[in-house]
Amino acid sequence: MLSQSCKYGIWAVLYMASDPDRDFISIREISNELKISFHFLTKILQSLTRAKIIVSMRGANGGVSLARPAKDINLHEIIVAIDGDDIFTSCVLGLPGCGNEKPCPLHNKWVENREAVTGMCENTNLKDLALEAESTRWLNSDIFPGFHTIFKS
Amino acid sequence: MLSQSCKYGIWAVLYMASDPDRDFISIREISNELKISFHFLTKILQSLTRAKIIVSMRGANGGVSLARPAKDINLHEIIVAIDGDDIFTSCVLGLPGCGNEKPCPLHNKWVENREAVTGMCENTNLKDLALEAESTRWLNSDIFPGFHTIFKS
DNA sequence: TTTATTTAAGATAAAATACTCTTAATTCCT
DNA sequence: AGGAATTAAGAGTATTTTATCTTAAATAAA
Repeated sequence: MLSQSCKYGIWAVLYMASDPDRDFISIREISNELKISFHFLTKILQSLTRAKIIVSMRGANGGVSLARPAKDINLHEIIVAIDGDDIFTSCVLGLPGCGNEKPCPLHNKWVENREAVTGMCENTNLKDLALEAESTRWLNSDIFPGFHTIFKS
Repeated sequence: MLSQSCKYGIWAVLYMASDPDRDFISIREISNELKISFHFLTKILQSLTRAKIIVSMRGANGGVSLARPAKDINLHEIIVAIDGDDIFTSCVLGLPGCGNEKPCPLHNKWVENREAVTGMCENTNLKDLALEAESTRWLNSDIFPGFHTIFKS
């Protein structure tokens, strides 16, 4: 469904959103905490920078930071920035020419599901995700040992 | 979403389902009509044979045929036979350990969509798809020029 | 202004996926 | 029995995705 790059990208912005008071966070810190290859993550975050979802600053004390309040960043734009909008637009069966005008045998049924997923992604903002992560203590776990330290409560 | 192999596999069984009166259809014919590499398709169909969704017969006049009436074959089992059930079971965000007991920040929302998709796949049988293809004249098109010839009406 | 820190960008490598080719095994037809 | 047709299986190639490594550019602090 989502590429590995996209998943990592979402992990990273979720990490950034988890403490709104911090400004620039180094990619090194994120890659360490989430156990993602530093250089690989750097490339992924460059896509998000170009899409103006995050901003970056080089040099000492540099890093990355959300370009807007987490509440104003939704899942849909993050996914599109990294993976493109194929999953939200293309034919499930990969049939050439399929669309509303010329629906493939599964098109109409699929569009319902696709629109539900699209809607969910558009209506889910980063702030919600971060709060959810906090309330379920998701990050307070043994999977990302250092992650919980960034929570305030 | 679905691998290319899986899409080709679905195309092929849809082709087979489109004329219930034929018995064995050669993979060569299917690959020609649907413009899929013969050897590649052969491998894909072997997965479906192992999964007992189709049966095959070697030798002259051999080929492949649905193992059951199209009405008794659903989309879900075809997908699982080729791609496995990951898309129906795994965490969208790829977070290790995510599940009902320990939901990731997106789990609950995602499960709704996932179950809708799963339900749709389980409730969609090959006969329905073939009828839909016929009624929308999907295959009566310029994309698969030879395909329409297999329809009776 | 020099040095350390940090992202940007490009080259390379490894792994997974998609596709091709060759040979073997099976079945039918003559 | 022999030959043609056809799927099975495995090896090989190509492309894409994932991951790593190296160098360049920018920024801040000493």
